[in-house]
Amino acid sequence: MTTLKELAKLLNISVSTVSKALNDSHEISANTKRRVLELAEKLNYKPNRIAQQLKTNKTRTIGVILPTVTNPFFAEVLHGVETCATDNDYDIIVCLSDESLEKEERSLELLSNGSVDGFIMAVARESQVKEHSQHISDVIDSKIPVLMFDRVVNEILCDKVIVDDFQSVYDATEYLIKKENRKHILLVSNIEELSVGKLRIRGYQKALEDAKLQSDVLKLGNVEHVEEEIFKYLQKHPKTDAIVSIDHITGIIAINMAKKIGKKVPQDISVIGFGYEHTQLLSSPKISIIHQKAFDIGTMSVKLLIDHLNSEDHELETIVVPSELKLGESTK
Amino acid sequence: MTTLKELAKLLNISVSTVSKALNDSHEISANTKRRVLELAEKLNYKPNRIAQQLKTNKTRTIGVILPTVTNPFFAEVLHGVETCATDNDYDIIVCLSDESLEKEERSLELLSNGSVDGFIMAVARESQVKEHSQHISDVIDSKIPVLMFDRVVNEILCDKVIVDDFQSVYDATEYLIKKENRKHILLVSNIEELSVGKLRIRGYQKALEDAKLQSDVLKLGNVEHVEEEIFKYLQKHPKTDAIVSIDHITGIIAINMAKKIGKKVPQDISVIGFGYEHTQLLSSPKISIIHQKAFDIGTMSVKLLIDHLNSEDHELETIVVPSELKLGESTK
DNA sequence: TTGTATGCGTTATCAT
DNA sequence: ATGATAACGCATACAA
Repeated sequence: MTTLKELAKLLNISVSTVSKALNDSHEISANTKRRVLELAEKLNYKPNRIAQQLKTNKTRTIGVILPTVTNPFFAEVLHGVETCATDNDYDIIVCLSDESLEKEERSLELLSNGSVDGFIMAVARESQVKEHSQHISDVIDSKIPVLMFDRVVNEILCDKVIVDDFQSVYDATEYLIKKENRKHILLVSNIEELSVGKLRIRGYQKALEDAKLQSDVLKLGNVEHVEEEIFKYLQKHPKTDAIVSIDHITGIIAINMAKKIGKKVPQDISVIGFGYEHTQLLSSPKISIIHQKAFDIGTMSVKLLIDHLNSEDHELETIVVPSELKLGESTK
Repeated sequence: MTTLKELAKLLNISVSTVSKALNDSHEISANTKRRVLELAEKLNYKPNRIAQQLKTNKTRTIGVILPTVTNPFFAEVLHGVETCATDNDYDIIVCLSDESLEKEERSLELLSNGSVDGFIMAVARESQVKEHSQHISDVIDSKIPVLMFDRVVNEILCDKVIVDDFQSVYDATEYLIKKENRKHILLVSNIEELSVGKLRIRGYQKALEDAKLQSDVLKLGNVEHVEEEIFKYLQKHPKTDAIVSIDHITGIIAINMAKKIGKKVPQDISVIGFGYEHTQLLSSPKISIIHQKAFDIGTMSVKLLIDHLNSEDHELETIVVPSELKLGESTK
């Protein structure tokens, strides 16, 4: 890699002159600037990013800690984060906690040594279940800003970008009740232990309560037996006329199982799930989804964090990103 | 952030003594070491990563450039990359080209300023279609190692980790012919313009050729009309008794359409697609998949690149990661 | 055993 | 208009 020193030597001028010339300082003559720029171009000089970072004590890098990236929600959030970061000349260092508390702790610890200016994170499943968040407070105490999205820790004061989990499921359930006159609505879930899962279930329950209908939650543990459990439930409860899934998997499976058991979708059973871009493509009939604006969540998180980084005394903010009910063909 | 200088001042000793003490140098007395370590612990001292990088001229950071991360294949590769990088004390900076040549160029350019020790990348769709790869050669010429995986440029000499695209599809097709006695096998695809797509199609064609059967390739352009096009094809070609999909979407859709048209899967029509962890979960009956070891591709890429970084004159290598045919219920 | 000096590449301040 | 010097935080060769 070419350095200022090399350029200076070749041109027989000082390093500081070269530096100023490249930064188009008014102190430098047009002629010298031209000579410097020409050689820099020729040797493909690029200022060393690490040296700049050391000098300015700013990395223009954001640490992004995700529980997983195989879940399309987090993948799409990452997409938004990357896009907005790039637009603002920030790099992102990505760590995956794999839903593990320990790996989450390690990642935060490891990047809290000047590697990043701030963090964007969604809390690992294990951290939420064990209600452990000291490691996150530690980072914030050390004056590195943290922004949490989607899965947040209420007790920690920091910027947050969250989804309208309660309201979106309430609305979807109400839709099934009022517009479709459904009476036996099942909720299926495999994320009931997450903060977002709890909120979504409550939204469903409140909607049924308000309509004086009975609720029923099918908590699906191991992902292996989801098909079987839904199938058995539908056999046992033939009156079921609608299903709400609060994740991006079990809704599609519910459609498949309803068809398998001989029900017509949506005539006999309506299905609404959570989902993203490609979810609807994979079911027949197309599933109706509560579409989380995952990309937007990513971009807004970056914007908010950068605001925080740029302003001296920044007021903490919590942004709620509304979801959108996208009807497919699995509802009437 | 606490620095060596601060520790030195507080302890009334020199910076270098502190540095050596923290690095457990034999030159330093046990007593001094203890005092230094205690204070460092107390003030939560962490060596500044940026300064270390400048000093050693190594970043221990890998630039990872992916076409997209919403495709589960790349998401899972990223998972493998992150895991292996972390295990080896490397960070990863992630850039998404969004399948765009221009963004790919920009990302490489931007990180070629000392930000990373090397790159792991899969080429953007546009770069492959336009056969443009000068920007990649430039990086390699500037002595930054590049490793390409999955979608590679044959003309560029660098480390590569690829999939047995031709062979895996040949084998799957042969399976349908020999074990299941299928005679009218359709191939569906929406990635025919990619290097990997071409190889997979050739594998299919060769298998049919060897069996003296006729081949038929349904190239699906716009993702919107995939359902419709497969449906129409099946109506027009009722003899179709097997379908091979070379991506992770159209196979599931093919199953849905086969069922919709009244065919039984797998009795009337067998379906084999590409896929990963959750793909099989989303279809009923479970789709048979050619399982690319995406996670392994990620880990092997990191290992190979790190080897390259650590050895002075490293011999370029190409690793082929074999796929695995995982039968679901969509074949007999 | 401890301390001093130097340099990594850049930029800002202060001479000349 | 140009150059010398210092500094960011760390590590190491060399003195003491």
